[in-house]
Amino acid sequence: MTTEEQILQAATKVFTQKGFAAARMDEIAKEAGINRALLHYYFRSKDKMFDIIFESKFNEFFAGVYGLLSSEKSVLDKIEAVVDLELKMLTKHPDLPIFVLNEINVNPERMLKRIDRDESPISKALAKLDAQILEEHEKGIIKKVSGFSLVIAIMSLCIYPFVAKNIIMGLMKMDKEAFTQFVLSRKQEITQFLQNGIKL
Amino acid sequence: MTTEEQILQAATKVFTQKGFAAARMDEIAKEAGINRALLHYYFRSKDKMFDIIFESKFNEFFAGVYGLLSSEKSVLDKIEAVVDLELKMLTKHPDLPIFVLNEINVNPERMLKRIDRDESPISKALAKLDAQILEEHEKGIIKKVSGFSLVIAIMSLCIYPFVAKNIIMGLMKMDKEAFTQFVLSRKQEITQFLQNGIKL
DNA sequence: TTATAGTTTAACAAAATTGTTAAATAAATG
DNA sequence: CATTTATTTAACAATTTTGTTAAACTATAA
Repeated sequence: MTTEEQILQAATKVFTQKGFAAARMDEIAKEAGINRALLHYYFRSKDKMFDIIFESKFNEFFAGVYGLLSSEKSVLDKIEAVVDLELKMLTKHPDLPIFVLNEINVNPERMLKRIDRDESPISKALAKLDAQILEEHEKGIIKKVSGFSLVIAIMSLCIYPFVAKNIIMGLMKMDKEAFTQFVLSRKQEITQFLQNGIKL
Repeated sequence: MTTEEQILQAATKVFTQKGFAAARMDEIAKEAGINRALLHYYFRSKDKMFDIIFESKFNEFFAGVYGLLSSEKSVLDKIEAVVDLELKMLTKHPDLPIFVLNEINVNPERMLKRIDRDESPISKALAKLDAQILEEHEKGIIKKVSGFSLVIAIMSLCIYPFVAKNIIMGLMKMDKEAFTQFVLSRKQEITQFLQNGIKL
């Protein structure tokens, strides 16, 4: 692994754990096994480093949604596929959602620039989903629900436990292992729950 | 309103919007219409001010859960009552969940001290809920589900949209009004969704 | 080997931020 | 009115953090 990659990896760890404001260049350097001077040698400033990392994490966070809306599956199958994809992603990167969501919350203007500039492919994809839902509704398969509302429901059920991870672990006296197990044990439950919710 | 209250109100606004690390004493002072010296005159340090506010917001955040678990309603009615309560609370304090959850995420040890010391009344309440679910299940009313899993589902569906508020608003080009309307329009949907999910 | 790029060290500059202090002033209270 | 309490001002100390720099050193590649 190149030094640049080591630094980015360390910075990702520290930024996603602490957030931009609480992250320290010193800690990133230590985590990367180098010194502060070299951090600035590769990336001029904390801001620039953060921008790179946030951009990447933001995309990672949204990858699931794009996947959901663009595939060729039936609505019911899409639900299953997305829950599966999201939970896999989340167990790998449990700190991702709270990091992305909080940075956006603290500084929406700065963090959401990218949404305007690419004309929101998501809203187009959502329109498509709505059309598909209508289609399947007329075939008598599912209820007539809002695609957006459905997507929010899926995301809520998958993501929220990770956002509240530490509270849950604290309350239920779980360790990391137990938490992952808990989340995965709900996979089928969530999927069926969502599917039954829109089945006719 | 006393000066102390003014300061706390201003501090609450700034802390919940920016989080501890990004919050500035200066901004709090300006928001309260006073100067920094007076901030320290009332509350010795940023840390102490934050502790007071976090404690209060933490309790506010959990009030809903306690309400849910302790009432005398049937499980199905509890679902409706809690969704109602949560959504009311959240439209009033939309920044509350991401603030509390993020601070806990950034610093779990410090923020979760309070959980150990009061012997977690929630876990007792959850045990009670499980008993109630079993009871109603044997009467043929509802499925045999985990009370904890149910509570997580309720919280997920209510809270997540607020955690992702700015993304949603950005993507769907909503303003605050539209967002509130959107969230409230889902109230019945969520309630029925949850109820149907456990009905026999 | 020589030049180049990568890296460390250590000191330091610059900026931002928190916290303190003393003196002056305003407001409230007995 | 006199005294206490609240508040402002303004300066400043202390600390933390970011960013810079020069010099030395190491490794690598031409």
